[in-house]
Amino acid sequence: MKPYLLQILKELALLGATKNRVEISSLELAKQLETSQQTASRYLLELDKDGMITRELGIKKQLIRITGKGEEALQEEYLQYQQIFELTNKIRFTGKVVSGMGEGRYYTEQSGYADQFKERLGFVAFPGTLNVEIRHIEKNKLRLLKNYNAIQIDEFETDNRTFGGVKCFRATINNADGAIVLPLRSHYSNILEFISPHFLREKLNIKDGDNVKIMIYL
Amino acid sequence: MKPYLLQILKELALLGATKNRVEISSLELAKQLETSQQTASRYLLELDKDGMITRELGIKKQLIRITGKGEEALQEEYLQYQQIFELTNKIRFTGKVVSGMGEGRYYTEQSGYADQFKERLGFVAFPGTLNVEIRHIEKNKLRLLKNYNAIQIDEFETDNRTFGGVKCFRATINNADGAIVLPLRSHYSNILEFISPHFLREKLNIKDGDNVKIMIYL
DNA sequence: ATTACTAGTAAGCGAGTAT
DNA sequence: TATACTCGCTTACTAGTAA
Repeated sequence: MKPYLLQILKELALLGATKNRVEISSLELAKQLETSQQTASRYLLELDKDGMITRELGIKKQLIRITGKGEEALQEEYLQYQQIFELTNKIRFTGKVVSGMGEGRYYTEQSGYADQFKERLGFVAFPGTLNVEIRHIEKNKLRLLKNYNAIQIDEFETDNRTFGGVKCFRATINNADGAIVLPLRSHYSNILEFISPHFLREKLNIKDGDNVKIMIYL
Repeated sequence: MKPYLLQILKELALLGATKNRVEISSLELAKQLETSQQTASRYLLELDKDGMITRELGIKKQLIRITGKGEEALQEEYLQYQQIFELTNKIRFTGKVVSGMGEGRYYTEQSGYADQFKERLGFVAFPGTLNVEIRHIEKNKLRLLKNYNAIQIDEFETDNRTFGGVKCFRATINNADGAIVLPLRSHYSNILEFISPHFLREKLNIKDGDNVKIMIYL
């Protein structure tokens, strides 16, 4: 979302457009934003096109209301500010369950990892990872995570190859305990890998595509 | 402040730059922002020029820290999001001081009103009201206000005429205590009438046309 | 490696104006 | 009154590259 559009959306929200339809003309909005009527009009068109607001054009003015999508964008922004100013010890993600390519199982079964999980996380990880695709909008939170101190799992070697270090954070998924695993050397990903002492798909009765809630403890 | 610069400042804050110096190269920043190294470099130059960050350029990378001014800008933004999403007990208005037609004084000096002000608001109102013209756009917020429970001032009669009931909300104007008065029977107006135990024009050293900040407590 | 200048291109803005 | 189009001007972006 373009930064200037987010600002406009915020202004509309401050006028109450998340809760009610707000009656406002493009000229009034322009005055509020200290810009031209034409630009204000364009802002509204863009926000509408992006699905952030709905508009009802009357003969005079227009009734504007922020959509669910628009409110979500604002919520996300708000969360980031909370993260900045509040001393938070947890980060919340929502996402949906996806299938990996069986790699998770391969890795978690390496004793080099498994032993460290047991020692540093205090549980024996069920073979495999539960992969959760987070919404693109939440990638900022993921990045944030990478800067926090984590439970470190060291790299190790076998006869065949080297396995890289990973970072872990204690976490819950739909209130079930476990941890998320972040490869130290990884490109940007929108997948969270969750390990747990339990077979989560069964325990939580979840399948691919289901929405889940992940809480990460810092 | 330009919207895109605010976004960058927020990103730096998320990296911890409000609390510590953060070591980051323009290229790294560029990757996080999904933009070019040149643009990231320009962002940092602009933020520096605006006094939002301080930079220590080393031979490699640079140490960046958000200044007090920068943090203030973020705080202001955070406040606005709180206003949007929290069950707030206050509403903010900005507006400018205007002169009424002396009516305020006539009304506030009626003992029927003055006695009730003293009883229900806890102060003896200085004769007259300070009138603040709110920006037209904020009339939407004013409309919200009319739905909240207010301190009620009852109508009364004198030998000559009837004086209508009014609603009051405790409020501050530029941090000075008082209340705003909304006539029960009134057309929509973009004027807020402020009463206070003090002579506000003198106490706050304000005159017609000055911008003031009003906080209304619900 | 790094920052940041220059220059050409793309995006955003607002005056004029059609509707 | 409104909204929103066109179009010339300004601002922002990035490739190339110097330092």
